Amino acid sequence: MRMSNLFVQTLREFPADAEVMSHKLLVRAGYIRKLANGVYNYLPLMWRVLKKVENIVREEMDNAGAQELLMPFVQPSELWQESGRWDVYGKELMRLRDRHNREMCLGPTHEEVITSIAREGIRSYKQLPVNLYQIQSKFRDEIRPRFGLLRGREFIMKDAYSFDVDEAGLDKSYEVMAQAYRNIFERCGLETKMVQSDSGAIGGSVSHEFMVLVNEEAENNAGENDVFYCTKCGYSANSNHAISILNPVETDGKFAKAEIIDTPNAHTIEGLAEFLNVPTTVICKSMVYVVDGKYVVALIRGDRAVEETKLMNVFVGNDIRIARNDEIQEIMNASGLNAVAGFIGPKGLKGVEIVADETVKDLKNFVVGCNQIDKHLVGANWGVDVELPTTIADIRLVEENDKCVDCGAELKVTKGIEVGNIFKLGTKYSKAMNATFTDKDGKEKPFIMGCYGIGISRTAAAAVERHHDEYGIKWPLAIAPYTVIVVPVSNQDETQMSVAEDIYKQLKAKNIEVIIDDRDERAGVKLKDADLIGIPYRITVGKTIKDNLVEFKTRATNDMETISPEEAVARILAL
RNA sequence: CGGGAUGUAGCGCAGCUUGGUAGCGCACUUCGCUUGGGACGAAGGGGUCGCACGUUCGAAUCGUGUCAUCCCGACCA
Repeated sequence: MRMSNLFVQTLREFPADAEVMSHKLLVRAGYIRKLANGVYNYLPLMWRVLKKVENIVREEMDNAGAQELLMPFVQPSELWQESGRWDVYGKELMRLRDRHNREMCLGPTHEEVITSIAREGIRSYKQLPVNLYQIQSKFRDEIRPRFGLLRGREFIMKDAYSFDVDEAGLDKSYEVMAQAYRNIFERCGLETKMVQSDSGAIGGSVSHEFMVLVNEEAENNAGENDVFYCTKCGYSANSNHAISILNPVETDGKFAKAEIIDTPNAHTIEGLAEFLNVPTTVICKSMVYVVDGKYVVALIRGDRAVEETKLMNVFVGNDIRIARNDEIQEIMNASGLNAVAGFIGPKGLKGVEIVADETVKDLKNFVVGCNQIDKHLVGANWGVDVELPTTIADIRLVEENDKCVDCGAELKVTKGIEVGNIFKLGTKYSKAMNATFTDKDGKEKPFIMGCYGIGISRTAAAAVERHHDEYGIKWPLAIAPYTVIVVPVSNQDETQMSVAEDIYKQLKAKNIEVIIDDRDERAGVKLKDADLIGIPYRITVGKTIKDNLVEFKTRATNDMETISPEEAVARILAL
């Protein structure tokens, strides 16, 4: 490709509306252009990168025995009614109507469609197992798209779905996918961690996420997930799923007797602890949530935080949020009480579900809200002053320095970008949509399913997050838009031009993906652009050509060597 | 949806307080000059100042409304 023909516009400055480096660099280097909020044009350079990622994914998926197909981007609502998700998926599902007023949606994921395909096409256990995948644009009307390609509303995704006769088969399919994923990300030049994650409201399911860890770079805030990992054994998990062993703390409040005392303005745990001169660990905190429209009060030890996903899963819910003040008022009115956030307690509440975290059950002589403004109950004990809720669960957010449940070592936290996930679905969709096959024993059974996603466009953006410097992108070779760029320093110098052309033609003849920067620009412009765009190798033909020497630059390390044109060509061919 | 901010040329911004011919840098076009890290000179082209309504002789500037975008929280590949 000749740079003079390449459709690319690099910008002198970073775009004002970009926050993270991958977004800034991809726009500035002319890879992407925003069309609407969370919707991007993939310009020629970007499209080359995406195709590279796609092809790596394809090869590894095919090697793993999966078969590629392509499902429609627009889906009928009927399938979603069958699975039950039409009513629960929420506003992320982009719904629309056709001219006959039929309800449709833009595909955010394809479990329903693939299940309908399996239902029609798979009759016998002899056809199993099978794994089908596609690479396609998805649309999710995200609440808050941001970070460029890292969280778009439209994005490119590889989604695969496995069908097995039994759980053992699913376990096998799952492990095959896990290995394929390790291969894929490694080939893309991305170090990933496979972490345990929340599997939503489906009981007994297993899922893992592949995280690109980004905490090492202080400037970087692109990682949207907290990943807890053990410093000793291999345990690692998303914060929404992580569990831990607590360090011992004081849990006896040492209050001689149970009494309600004045605690003016002590509506925070810290304020209360300070006022009473007790550690936060002897306070029982009461948090009011709304789960799928129902009121839930969560009790947790004062020093710890509620992990909302865990709490939601106690109720097999789809949606959770902190209750608003007016909703708390409603609870109080219904219970004949009068309190505001900060003074809430479990006693006397009506019309709410109460869940206690495991951290509260061992509290003694503790402090707890008593549903009276500016008052708390101190010296409380379960079963004496307050009933211990019947629902006790782990709804606690793990914190750094908690102990690993597997080996007891310390847990650490880091930020991660989720680039892929694998998920044991079981029979959720096959049962709901009556997708069955005839097993060996002649009985009709629902498929045992798994699903496996990779964010193609997010993976490319994550690669930029991990591989860049102050001058621009440093693409891993496997997903770079081009392998090498040949830069004649001065177009006026005939020797430089002819040597550069010669190198270019030699490489091109060997099917190397090569660019020659034949633009009549000053050297500075060409060199800056080459760094910004991030081509892995650069061969610069300058004045030293009179001694038969060119400069060979490796973008990953910014190492520069002076070698002969022949050797430069040989090095590229040897890659 | 809640909290904060911003909309002026392709990109980055000034002008707005105190209403009066719409500006700067980059990019773009032409010519000259220059060619190892985003040169220089000259001459150009390009904007319904997000949109609507209002106030006014007159609105980028003041008011109301609306839309869009960005940041912080609930979504997920």
